[in-house]
Amino acid sequence: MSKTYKNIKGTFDIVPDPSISKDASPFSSGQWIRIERVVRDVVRRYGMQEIRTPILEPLDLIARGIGQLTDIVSKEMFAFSRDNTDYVLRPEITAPVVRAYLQHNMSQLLPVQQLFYIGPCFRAERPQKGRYRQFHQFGAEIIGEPGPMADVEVIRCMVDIYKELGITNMELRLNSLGDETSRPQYKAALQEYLEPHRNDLSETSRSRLEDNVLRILDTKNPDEQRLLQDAPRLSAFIDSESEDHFNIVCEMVDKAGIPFVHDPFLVRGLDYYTRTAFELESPDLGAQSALAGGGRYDLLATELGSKNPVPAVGFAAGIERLLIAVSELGDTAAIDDGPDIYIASLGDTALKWAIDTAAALRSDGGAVVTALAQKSLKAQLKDASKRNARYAIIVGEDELQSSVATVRDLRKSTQEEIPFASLPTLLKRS
RNA sequence: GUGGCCGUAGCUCAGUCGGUUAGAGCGCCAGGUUGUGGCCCUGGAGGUCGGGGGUUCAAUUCCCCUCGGUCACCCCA
Repeated sequence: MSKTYKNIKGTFDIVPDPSISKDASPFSSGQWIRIERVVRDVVRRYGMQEIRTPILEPLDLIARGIGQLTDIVSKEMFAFSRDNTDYVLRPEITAPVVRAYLQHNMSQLLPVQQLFYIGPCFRAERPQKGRYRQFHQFGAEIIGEPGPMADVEVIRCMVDIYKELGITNMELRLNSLGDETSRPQYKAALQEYLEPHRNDLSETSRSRLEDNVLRILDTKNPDEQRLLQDAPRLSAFIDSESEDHFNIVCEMVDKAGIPFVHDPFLVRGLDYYTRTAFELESPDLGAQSALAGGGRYDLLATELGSKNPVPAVGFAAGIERLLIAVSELGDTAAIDDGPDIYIASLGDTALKWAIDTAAALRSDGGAVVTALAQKSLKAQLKDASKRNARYAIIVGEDELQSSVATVRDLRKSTQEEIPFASLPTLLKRS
């Protein structure tokens, strides 16, 4: 076999029709664009403005922001160095957004920034269903507001997107991680409780015992889960402000008619969360059940060098998983990007006329496709049909003589005669 | 990083208990309709049966290695 090239493992091409390439195309570009439109429409209703940051970021930003001890930073980064600078392909977008917010003093423009983003992220994990090495996230952040209503807005915005797409089979899990006063106390208590059971813990949990106790809470190991049943709960240590904050979030989420469960073991894999943490899961996704997640990260800006604390809250969601969830519902809808008009021509003179006429119709705003070489009318109409064109304009010697085109409505299978000068009116029909 | 499963046409997959020209459906191209798509009929193109090595008179089939894919663990979007 001669040498050919393939997409890199864990990445995929987004092509018009995935059936053409089994290797690397879980979704069509039409499905993809449709999701992006829904996302943009919903976040727009919340007043979120788009921010686009580079895919390449300083390694240090990500390491500090997300946390050295997280799985993401310790083993999943695509990082490299060049000219004495360490780079990383961003594994998530919250830290870059906060970096941009601080760098551009965005609080000066607007005390409370409401931003959304959408774009690719990279993590060097073994790919499987719903998990890719280049994947795509969208998310929203409310930066500069400490109060619980910001949390509620973010959660409502996130849930609205899924509702808009007809996804109802999902579970929202909420928890509060306390703040910088209560969390260390809880960590210490948990450590104290687990220490005597050290030998019953898995290898990873044992190392977390020292440096990242909270992560033990979301272990999937049944023995460890049993052990944790009697462990001290964070709710017993939580400071009153965080408690009030959490209660208001729960109350308002409940009032919004969004079902949720309080999961005291929810901690999330990124270190920067404080107080509110949440995850949205779907049972339709297989092993990768997390559709989206997020929370409050009041300490992140400080961690990234800000002199003033910057309270913020946000969510991040995976487009691939959203697409899987949507197609599990049997919804494979895609945007219809077929042209308005396909010009079929017969003969060399007509072909040239078609090219010129297409240009004229395009300047009127129409999407127009022509055959680019002489072909049988049958082949051209088949082409038009496959492209999902609305109308076919058929022009041969007769039509050129009379300056009246034969126009076929490809959806209704009806046909009519339209003078050349009136062809632009086709574009005004609904 | 670890484990299970799978690699035959563009796609989905048959098949060969080792034996001459490897099949189907869908898709693609053409013709049936000297200028009419989606239905129907006919024909055609397209495969070194993932790659390498071994056993054998003979390997797509059996064995080994390798590459690739996929699902799962871990963790997350």
